[in-house]
Amino acid sequence: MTDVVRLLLADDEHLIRGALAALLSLEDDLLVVAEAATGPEALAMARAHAPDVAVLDLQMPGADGVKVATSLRAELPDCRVLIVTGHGRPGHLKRALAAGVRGFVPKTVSAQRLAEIIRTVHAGNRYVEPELAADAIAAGDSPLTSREAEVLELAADGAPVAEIAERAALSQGTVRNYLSSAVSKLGAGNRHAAVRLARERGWV
Amino acid sequence: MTDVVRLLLADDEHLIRGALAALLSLEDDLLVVAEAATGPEALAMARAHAPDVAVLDLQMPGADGVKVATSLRAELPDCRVLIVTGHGRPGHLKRALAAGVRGFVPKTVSAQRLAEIIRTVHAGNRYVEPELAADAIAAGDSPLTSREAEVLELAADGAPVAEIAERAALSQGTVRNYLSSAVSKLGAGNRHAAVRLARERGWV
DNA sequence: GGTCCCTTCTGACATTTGTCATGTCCGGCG
DNA sequence: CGCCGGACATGACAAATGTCAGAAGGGACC
Repeated sequence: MTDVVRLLLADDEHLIRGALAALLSLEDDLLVVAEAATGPEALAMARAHAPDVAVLDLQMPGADGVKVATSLRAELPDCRVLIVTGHGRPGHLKRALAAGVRGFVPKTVSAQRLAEIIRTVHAGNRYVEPELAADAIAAGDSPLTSREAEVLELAADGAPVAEIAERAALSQGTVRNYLSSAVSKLGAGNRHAAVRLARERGWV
Repeated sequence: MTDVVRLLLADDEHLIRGALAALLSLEDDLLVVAEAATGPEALAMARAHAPDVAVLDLQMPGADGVKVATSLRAELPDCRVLIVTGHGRPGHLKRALAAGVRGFVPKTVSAQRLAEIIRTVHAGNRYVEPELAADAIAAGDSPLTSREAEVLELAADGAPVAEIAERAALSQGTVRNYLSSAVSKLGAGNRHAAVRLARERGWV
């Protein structure tokens, strides 16, 4: 069988991307065929090179790893996606899996392990770092309704209720009700603390 | 002359650290003598190995790069410090330079350039990524008094005024005055937006 | 010594919030 | 069909927040 795995690397940090490319290239069966620094660029590169596995950073300018994964799923169903992330928020893992991502690992793993995981994913299996999986299970599902989450997101930059209401095309009273219920569901003291909590858990 | 530069690498992301170590080791005149994943660990390693140059990530558990740099300055004055960071907030650069850091670069540079910069720093020169320097100059100095900054920081997690007052040992009225002046100085709509702005500019 | 500015406080006020009760409308489910 | 929960609204009240004026002490600088 043709054993060589063709890789796409996407990470906005050139230093990391280059270093990673160099390290992974040391493995005989791994070949980096494309690199990208942004979400859209990753997509374009994937179209052009049709890699076997796409290794995506979760946080990139333009479109985050999960969004890219969703697009890839549709356009290149044979391309397996592996997400690499600095800080692993539980909710992100869930969204990533829902987007058809096959692997999810923090940047704290060694290059050796990453290479192994790439092979695992390429073989059609899934791999999720156990610790992240445990966090995700512990954090559970988001208790917020989609509307509550939406309003909370609009509240994220400290905007007053009036502005949120306008941007969400809702009445101020409704916004306050959603905010209020979100705050109580999250056990926060006010909406700003609620935003923080939801962020930490990847629910926004 | 003994040309080899002895390096300490500190970054909490094993993947990056390992990759960086591998890449920098390819250079004949660079030698990685120690690695660390946390601030305190970096300090301990530096004491044990007395490297020529310490390459520190800005964000690490335990103590951030700037704090480590400050300690190093005192304990190992001959050790040059180079800070590497993902997101370069203007204020961080200023704090870093004040702490005696000799170099400040974003992770978007290539390994080649990093190697060159390490040599530059080792030679006793300073190096700051021009783009970051421009940002820092554009952002200017923090207009906040130390007290305002302190109170703003305590407000960062959405705590109510009463709690901030208690933690800062101030009266609630004073806290509200500081908050109010900070908000107006930053041109924000409320203190939460002010926290966001101050964060972006590295003023907290 | 006078003049700023920072720190700290108080009190009062308008505005913004968080909370609650209550109501309508709609879609899904047994 | 009847019930329930979610989306959406209103109105009212209490609490938190933002704003202002004023005042006192202290350090820095001319």
